[in-house]
Amino acid sequence: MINISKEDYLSEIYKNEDANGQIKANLIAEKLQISNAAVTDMLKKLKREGNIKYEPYRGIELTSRGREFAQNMVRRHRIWEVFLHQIVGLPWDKVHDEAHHLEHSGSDELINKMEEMLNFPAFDPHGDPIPSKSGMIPKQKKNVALTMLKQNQKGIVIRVNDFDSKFLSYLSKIGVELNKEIEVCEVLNFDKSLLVKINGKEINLSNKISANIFVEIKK
Amino acid sequence: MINISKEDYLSEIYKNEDANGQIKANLIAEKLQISNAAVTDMLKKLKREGNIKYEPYRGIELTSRGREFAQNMVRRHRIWEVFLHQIVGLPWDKVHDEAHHLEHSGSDELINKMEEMLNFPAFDPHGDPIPSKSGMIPKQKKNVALTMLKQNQKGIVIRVNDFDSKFLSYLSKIGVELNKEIEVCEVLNFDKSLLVKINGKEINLSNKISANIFVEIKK
DNA sequence: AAATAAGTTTAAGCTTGCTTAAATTTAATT
DNA sequence: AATTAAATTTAAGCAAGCTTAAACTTATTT
Repeated sequence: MINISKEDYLSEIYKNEDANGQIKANLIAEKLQISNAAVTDMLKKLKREGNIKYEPYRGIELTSRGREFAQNMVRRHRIWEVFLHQIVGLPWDKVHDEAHHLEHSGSDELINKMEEMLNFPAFDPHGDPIPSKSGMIPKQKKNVALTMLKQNQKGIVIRVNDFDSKFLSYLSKIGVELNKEIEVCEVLNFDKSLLVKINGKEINLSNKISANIFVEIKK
Repeated sequence: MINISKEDYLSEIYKNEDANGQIKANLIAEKLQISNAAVTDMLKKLKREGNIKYEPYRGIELTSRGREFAQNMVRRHRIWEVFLHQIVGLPWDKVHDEAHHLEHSGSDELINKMEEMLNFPAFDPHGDPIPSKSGMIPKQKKNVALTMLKQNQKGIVIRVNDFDSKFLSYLSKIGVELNKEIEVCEVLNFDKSLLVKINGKEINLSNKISANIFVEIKK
């Protein structure tokens, strides 16, 4: 039996593993807002149950079993997000937090039914890909953080990070949405902030804001 | 903070209190499938937090605070049921079990939004009334268990008990739904079963089945 | 009124998932 | 290579929510 805690651990590992499929215990603790000691404890249990490969002081890595499980959690979360956004009409900046709770409830059959109803969406409202029932992951357009753009370059918003609802509601407010065009008018080296044009209006974005917006560079 | 366990205790108390607003500890244990000792433990906590009135060996009773909380849980559950049935298209016999998990998730704002979307339904798919946001409870038509009917009496299905999905799927199979007419053709005193006519077909219903179907007597 | 039965509570203990503090290992620096 | 810093693990302990078994209260029966 896997419970809410383990579901959270596994999907957090999945979402934060690096290019080599590795992740630091520290990072898990930080993301889940718990102590490192609690993480060590749980890693042992996850190993015992065959969800991760793990040796003390060495790396952490999902097994295929653990990956499959985690991927399904991410799938559940993202389908809930699309559902809440499109069917229930919840705004962009509210869906993540609701889905975070809902992802632990509802049978897989319900999730499948919702997915069908939504016509098998490939991406969630923040641009993250939705794994299919069989484990396939939709390919995303090539994209970079907005901070990568030089002066006068334009980009199309492909994805935004969704872990902070305040951040998302700010984006809503200034008119940033998926597929919207953003033009970098000026890069302020002083604080790495950007002066950008969105919907014809000029606006200043802090470095931290820009670092969480991902765009396809427009030629 | 109230968690899943306490939410379950309080709504179970609410759903099973008698005419005087009292309930036996025993019954809670049975409904939640846990030991009596666990119930005693939790009753102390619920009392400490002002959700019930309770003296050892004496009665258990919801305070207005506890009642308000429990009623909201029931509201959440029933709105989820209508939503899953009408919007997602889940069959009658599946909605209860899904809603039982979902009732613990989703903000009250989400529930309110779903309620609005459903046009403020008064009853859930099994005929149970849905408390309004402000705590009003829709009045039900006068109804009695099907077992109360005499030979040749007819009734309209107003409500069915929803605690067993096997029971519900059986009802589906034989064509029992809300607002359907049932005629009692014969009462078999031998085993208290009924020979009834539904959709023009005659069928035998055990006493236990009939006791969980509630009808408005048709004159 | 005493005996029995039914219902409830107490006691002791278990597991899970967390905590803080101390100890240990690995990585980075001088 | 030794020292220091960073990351991780171990140890001890806590709270929640459960268990079984024994003890106790209350209600019912004879």
